[in-house]
Amino acid sequence: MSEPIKMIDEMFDFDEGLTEKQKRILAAAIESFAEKGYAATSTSEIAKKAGVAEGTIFRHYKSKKELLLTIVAPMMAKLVAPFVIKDLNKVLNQEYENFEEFLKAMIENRAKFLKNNMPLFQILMQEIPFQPELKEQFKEHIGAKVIERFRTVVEHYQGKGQIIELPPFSIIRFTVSAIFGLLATRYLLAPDADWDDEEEIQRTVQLLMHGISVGR
Amino acid sequence: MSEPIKMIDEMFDFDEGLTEKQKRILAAAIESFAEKGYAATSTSEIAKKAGVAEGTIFRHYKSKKELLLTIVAPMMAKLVAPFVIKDLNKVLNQEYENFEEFLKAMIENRAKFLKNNMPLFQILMQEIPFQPELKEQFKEHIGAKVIERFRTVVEHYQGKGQIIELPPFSIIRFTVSAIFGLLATRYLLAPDADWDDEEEIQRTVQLLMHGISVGR
Amino acid sequence: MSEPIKMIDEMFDFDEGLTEKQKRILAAAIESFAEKGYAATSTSEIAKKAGVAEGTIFRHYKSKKELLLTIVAPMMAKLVAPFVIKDLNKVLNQEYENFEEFLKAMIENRAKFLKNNMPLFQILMQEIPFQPELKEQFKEHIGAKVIERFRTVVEHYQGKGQIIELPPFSIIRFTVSAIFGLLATRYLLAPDADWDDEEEIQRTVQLLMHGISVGR
Amino acid sequence: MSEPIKMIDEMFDFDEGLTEKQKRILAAAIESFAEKGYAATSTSEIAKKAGVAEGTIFRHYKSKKELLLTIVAPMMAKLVAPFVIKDLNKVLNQEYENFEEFLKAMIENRAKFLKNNMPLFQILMQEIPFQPELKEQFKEHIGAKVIERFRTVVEHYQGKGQIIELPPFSIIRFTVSAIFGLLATRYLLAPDADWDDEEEIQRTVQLLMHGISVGR
DNA sequence: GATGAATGAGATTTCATTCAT
DNA sequence: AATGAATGAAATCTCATTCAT
Repeated sequence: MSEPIKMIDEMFDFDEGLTEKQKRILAAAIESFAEKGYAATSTSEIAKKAGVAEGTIFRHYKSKKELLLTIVAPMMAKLVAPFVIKDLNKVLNQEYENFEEFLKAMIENRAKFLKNNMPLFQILMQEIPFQPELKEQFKEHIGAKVIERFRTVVEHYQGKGQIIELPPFSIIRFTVSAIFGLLATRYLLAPDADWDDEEEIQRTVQLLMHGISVGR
Repeated sequence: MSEPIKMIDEMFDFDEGLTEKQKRILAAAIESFAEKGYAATSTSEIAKKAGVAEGTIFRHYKSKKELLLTIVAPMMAKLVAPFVIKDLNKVLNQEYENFEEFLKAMIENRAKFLKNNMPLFQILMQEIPFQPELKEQFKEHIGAKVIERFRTVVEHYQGKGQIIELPPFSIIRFTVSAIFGLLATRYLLAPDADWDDEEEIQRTVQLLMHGISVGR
Repeated sequence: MSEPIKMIDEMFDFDEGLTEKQKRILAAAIESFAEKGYAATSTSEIAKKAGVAEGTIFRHYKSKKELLLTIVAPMMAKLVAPFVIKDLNKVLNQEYENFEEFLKAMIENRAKFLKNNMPLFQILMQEIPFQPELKEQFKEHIGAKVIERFRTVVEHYQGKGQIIELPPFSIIRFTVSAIFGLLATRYLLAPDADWDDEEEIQRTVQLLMHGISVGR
Repeated sequence: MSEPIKMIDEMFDFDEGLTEKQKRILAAAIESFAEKGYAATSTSEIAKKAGVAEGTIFRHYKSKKELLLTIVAPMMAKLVAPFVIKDLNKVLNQEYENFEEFLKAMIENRAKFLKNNMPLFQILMQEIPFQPELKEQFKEHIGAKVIERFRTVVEHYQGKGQIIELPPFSIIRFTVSAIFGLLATRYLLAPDADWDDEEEIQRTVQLLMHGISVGR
């Protein structure tokens, strides 16, 4: 249990006002939601796992739904944080010589992040389709901001003649799919398999850059 | 409502013994499960939507869970059908001259299939993580069979010198990610966007084959 | 318990579709609401008293509030029924020679009605201030219709020179107060006292007509 | 909020030891109890409205019930105060020449009182049927004392030949009904209507004295 | 086969009250 | 005195499932 609580601190660090019990509630909720899904997790179960009275949950969160949103909303923000202006400037300011390096850095960064926050990410993925609030936030954050920023990057490297001249949106979709597919396989589908993470990331970048056909 | 029922017929055609009411129950369940999730859908809701009495559902399906499995199990089979021996032989028997053509054909085929069965696919995706029976079936079908077959294909074209010499599993993951990403974006994330399906598939295949870097 | 159930039949006679259990629920709810008030009565208490499972209540009434309204709404209608056009015409068609006779008949009629429906009347009185829906209905029925009709009667007898020429509304208020005071005292405040009902109604009519001062 | 607090001071003046917070609690409780009823008002609601912590309420009042009684008990005493010996003697000592003047004075006095204490009066009316302690106090004060005193007055004026020779209890009931009906209509049913209070009281007294029939 | 009333276990939520600070 | 986190009992409500008709 001490592990999730540490993660809680990272994730909710801005909320310094968290009681010890509140943290235990969050940790328990995250664990259960990830394991059985939001709808199939009962608040009494969470209370028991957290070692608090059921009423205590509702003293801090008006409803079970609010508990879910409290858990999942900051995750969404952090997930796309590297795409906010500040971080992004590193790219545009030539911090990365070419798109390949940029890709590799980004994948490594997000892989580390997901590794530390798998349960939260699972909950997010599972619940987005069913919670209109989340869908809304997702569209706003990902759809509007991230894609926009990503496009800037792609166009930047297209301008430098490093990336093929296809519609940026197609390139983004293709790139994100490869990354997402890598991470999902690594952490969700086959977390127990033998992985050489470095190597697999390297291969993915290579495939992204040059495709699967035998080059010439 | 008549649309889903037609789909029901396609999907459950082998079960010719389906009553009109049974079809209505299946259609209603599919619609609700896809929209709100299995756990958040009540049987009484399904009954109302199907226009039958609550008890009638349980006359045909021993439990709510059985109803879910009835719905989702054939979907899984059909989803991977093209990878069973018979169809696959077409590939190996040179039906497709090169991997690129094979890819294109496969994507088009599966895209059509998903288009006709989106709600079922959604339910499958949502519930696999939570239903051990499904997880089991999925591993067996996809993990065991499909990957195995796909590997055969990859190795086949590697042997012909058309595909790069990386571990087949990495190539499969990369390829499947691109396809899955395309279809998910097309049918789940942005079903209402303006799409030139032909074109987008063409681009995806091109990217898969040659990557995003400016080739030479 | 058989007594309230008979009353239920009278009150809800139009709803022929009432299950035996539904009737028992209504009877139990009426008894408890009257005795302890709506807010202080729990649904589990009602279920126990009615001898049904708690869920059964909610199968028939979506919420506790709906149960209350189901009980109380028809009461309101019946309470003011004698003032609907048809009955009222008897008055205007000289069925009653003078206002005194009209008054006496009306009081006797409503007294009998209340006697048979005391608990319902109590609930109505108690809950009107707190339930906006009831307040609304009350205003519509009493405020709009009854007062209007009553005014017609008063003006009718004013025209015949039998009633003093004061504003009808003041006369109505005064008359209704006297009647309401009589009935409330008789059935709510001192139901166990020794009453000669005939006589007391007679006295009330006399006081209404001639006041308390020594006439001349 | 300052208004109710002023009223608190009037009502609870004898309890000089009231903290600012205590006053705020009382004011909040009165407001909520009157509006939603005792049972439907939560202590946390009162605390919020009063701007104090939940625990603070229980520091001053052992329980929610005690808070109610604290509020309502003095109201009952004040409501019937004019009927205690001292005030009553004014009547018997010919302070009022005739019953009519007495009536008018009394109505005016009680009307003013109610006007200043409507919420308290409402609470009293609503809760008497459900709180045995209140019922008891009410019977003792009203039933025993007030009626007794009122009977003395009535018999006094009957002796002087000013009031008709009917059973005093009937006369009291009739008179009180008229007064209560006037005040309830004025302050509860239609507080927003256009009222000429003077005039309406005058009319009520007239009707009480001479009835509604055309006198001779 | 079909119905829908009934169930009872359990889910979410409320709330008066206590208590450590 | 005051706070407000915590409690746990109880309240309202939901729902998969059964069963008599």
